Amino acid sequence: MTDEVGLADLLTRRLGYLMKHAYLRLADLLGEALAPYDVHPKELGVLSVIAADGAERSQNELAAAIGMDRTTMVAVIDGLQGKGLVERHRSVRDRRRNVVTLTEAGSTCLRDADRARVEAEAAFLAPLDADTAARLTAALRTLYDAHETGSAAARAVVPGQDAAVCFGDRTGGTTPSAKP
Amino acid sequence: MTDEVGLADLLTRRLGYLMKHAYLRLADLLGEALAPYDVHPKELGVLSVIAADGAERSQNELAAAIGMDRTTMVAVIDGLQGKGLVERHRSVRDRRRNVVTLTEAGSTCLRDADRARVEAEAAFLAPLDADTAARLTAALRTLYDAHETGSAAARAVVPGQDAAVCFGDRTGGTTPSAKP
DNA sequence: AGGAATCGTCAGTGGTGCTGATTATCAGGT
DNA sequence: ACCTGATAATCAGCACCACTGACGATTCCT
Repeated sequence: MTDEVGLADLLTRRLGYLMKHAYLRLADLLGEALAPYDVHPKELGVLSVIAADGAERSQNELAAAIGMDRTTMVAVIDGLQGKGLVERHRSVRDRRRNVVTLTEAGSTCLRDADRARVEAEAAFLAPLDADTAARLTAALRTLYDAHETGSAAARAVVPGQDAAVCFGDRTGGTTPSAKP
Repeated sequence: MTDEVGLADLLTRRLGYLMKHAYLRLADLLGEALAPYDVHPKELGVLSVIAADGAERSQNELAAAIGMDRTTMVAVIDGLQGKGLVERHRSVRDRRRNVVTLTEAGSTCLRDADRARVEAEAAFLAPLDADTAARLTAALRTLYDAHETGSAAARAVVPGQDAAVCFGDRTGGTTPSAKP
């Protein structure tokens, strides 16, 4: 029975294990923090992107910007629309496009929920002192930049714009790596 | 079009986004590195745990140790057994239990694949200097310890032993957080 | 001996994301 | 003007993963 210690050690020594678990914990915290506002972390991300730019964006561009699949974006916007947080309008310049805009309720929800998100992230990082937390995020961003720029081109749909991967909810990603 | 920059900024400022993406990248690297050995990261984790302790472990204990579901463990061991990497034996002391042991091929595979895993982790951390990388893993471990001990009790199945969550593969986790 | 508990197994479910086909719309060449 | 090709949104279907709940087989406790 002395192996338990070595076993736990073996686990926490694995970077993948640590990262997965840390991510899962954060995702759980985010989900709980956002639950009172009736939005999934994924939806909050979409709301943020919609609100972030003044120009009206099509669903496709939205999806590409977040790194979400277009077909998934349809469902997400369906949900947001059902909650009255966003509205779909047909673009007058290009009637193929659906321009998605925030409603007032959407703006309010985004503001409140995003504050909850920041608080949840702070709670997640609470065990770390400020300097360590800052270094952690900086290191993560370095890794993100270094690894993403290399492969972003493969999944970038909108040229001239870095694609990215889905927001921080705890959903699984399939991400086929090397399928012919 | 000046919004693109602000958009990417908005993304990389989100901790959840950074963590998810970093984790996904690492998981992809692991999957690719392990592909030549025909093992999933998840399977490598199971192999490691089996090999880690001298005592023979039942599937249930294996699952509890890794934080994997018992029913999932069945499928994983099925796969490993199909590849000839592990063997199931009925315990003579308790014939309910299946004792899982590594075959010679399993030992070889584990040794080689685990080396590949270490290399993949190193490649993932390559953009960081040694000190930063060490701080990152230390911070992750701190977060892991702080957050896990609080909620581990809820999912610990085997008493006296810290449960943990699945290994570093890029599969999704459902992890019901607060279901009555 | 008999009831409670444990182990392994399997079928079913929910949730996620992706592929492929469909419809509507725009842009370009002739 | 017309046909061709490309793009936007949508929908149905598939694949994957993990979990829930049930079931026989076996063991432990009283």
